[in-house]
Amino acid sequence: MEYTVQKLGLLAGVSTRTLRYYDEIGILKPARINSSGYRIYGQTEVDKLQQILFYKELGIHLDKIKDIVNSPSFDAAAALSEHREQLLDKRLQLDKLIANVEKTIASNEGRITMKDKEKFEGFKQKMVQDNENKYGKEIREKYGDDVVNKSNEKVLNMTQSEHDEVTKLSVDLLTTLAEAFKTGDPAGKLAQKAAELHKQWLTFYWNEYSNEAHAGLAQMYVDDERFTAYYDKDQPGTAKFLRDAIYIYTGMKQ
Amino acid sequence: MEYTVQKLGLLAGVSTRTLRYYDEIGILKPARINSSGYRIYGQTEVDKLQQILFYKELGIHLDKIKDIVNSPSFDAAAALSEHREQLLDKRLQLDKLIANVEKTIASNEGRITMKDKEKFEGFKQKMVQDNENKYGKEIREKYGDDVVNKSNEKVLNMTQSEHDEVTKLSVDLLTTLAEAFKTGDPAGKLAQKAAELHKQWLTFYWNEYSNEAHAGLAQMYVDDERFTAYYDKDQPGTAKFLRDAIYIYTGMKQ
DNA sequence: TTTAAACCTTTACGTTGCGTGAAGGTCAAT
DNA sequence: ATTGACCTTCACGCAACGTAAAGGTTTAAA
Repeated sequence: MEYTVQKLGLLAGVSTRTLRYYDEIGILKPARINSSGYRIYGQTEVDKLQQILFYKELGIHLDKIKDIVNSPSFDAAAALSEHREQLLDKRLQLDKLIANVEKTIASNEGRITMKDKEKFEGFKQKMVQDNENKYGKEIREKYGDDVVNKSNEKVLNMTQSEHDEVTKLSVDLLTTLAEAFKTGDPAGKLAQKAAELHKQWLTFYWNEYSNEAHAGLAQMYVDDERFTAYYDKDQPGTAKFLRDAIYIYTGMKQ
Repeated sequence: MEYTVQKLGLLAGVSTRTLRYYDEIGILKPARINSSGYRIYGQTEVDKLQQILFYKELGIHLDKIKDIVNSPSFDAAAALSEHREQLLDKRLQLDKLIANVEKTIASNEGRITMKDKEKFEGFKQKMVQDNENKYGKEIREKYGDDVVNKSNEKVLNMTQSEHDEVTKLSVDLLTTLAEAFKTGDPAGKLAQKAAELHKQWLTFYWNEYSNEAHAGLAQMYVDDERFTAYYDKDQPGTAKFLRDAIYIYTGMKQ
């Protein structure tokens, strides 16, 4: 089946302007241009547009989507199952928001009381997600287009010994961090050693390292409950402590 | 509890820039300005910000949110239970998308086949929602700020006799439409009578009527599966037929 | 056959919701 | 008294299109 801009637009629920824009920025080129200069799309483009819309739904920026779907190593099947995971995540977040609104209603009716902080639960998660998206873009801008793809490759191509090493590193990090936390001084020797170990651990996953990126990740550890829970498991406040240590280590504040 | 920009920003997960912008456009003014010119927010503002974020989550534009939350007749409790409804709707839509991605995976693995149209299920619903938002904005721009609120009031304040009348109207509409559909001519007398009845029915819900708005709604009947299912129940194609009749009746095409 | 409606094209300016400096004042702690 | 983390007001930048404007193409009806 072949489609003109409007046909494809109607099919997919996007405007003709959007399709022209996607052509313009090189994210979705038509299969061919007919003799009158009309854009003609085919089966490949239909499937690609679907992928694009999935990524968009997940809040990914178009330039990032472009890199992903146009990458020669793009694996549509893998992308789809990741979409599934992410959409399920998104639903969990939505459930939090629904819980929030229901709690707020109960609170307004005087049935329960609610702290200010609780009133924004479910919103924050979204912010972390946005940061992750933005983050990927920044790396891309600073270090070129292939870094993010390479990052994934790096994990996949890790040998057994590398895997062992990284595991040992993360154990070292956790014990050092636990000891450092007891000193209470994020600028102290132990804390700075922990930050250093964290950097080493990080370089297993990133090809390029930068202070900003490191500091950014540290902040994420505090913002994202999953990470906070992981680091705070034994001693609450550890995630924050690690962040402060990294701030000092990298010389960054924000 | 009192908050400065950064405190409130951290609490709610928004940037300080956002809070200043919300002040600038008049959507969320601080409770007071202290002697140094700092913005100070109180309890009222915390709750209002929560409301704003709920509306934002639902994809409502800021100028519309402004109208809503600043309206003297704004009912926070009612708004919250509407948020709940909408969030539940949103979750249903997400479920559709998840079903879509799972079907696509199955299709790629050759376990099922999938029509192009099916590949975009779950996305389209969102488009309708966006149209509704845009739509409300257009009405607001054209007829002033109170029309949308009044529209809700109108439904709530309907007397029993009015309710009976509107019920009768919708029955008339359906029978006339069914007959008109058999003629196959949306410009014909019967079809135009149906369009007229539809207009009368509409004026029970809208205080202000316009050809554009009417035509817009007609298009929605075709785009939104819930409406299509309703009108096509006995004779498939009726929703489209009604749209065409309304296009002719109103003299609109798009 | 012509003519109107419904397509398509490119070009180009407008919009929303902020991000991101710059330049400078305020406050708390050392 | 100085440093660093706050705060302020401009003011420009940006993404992802929306929305004409001006004009060529296709289709179907008169």
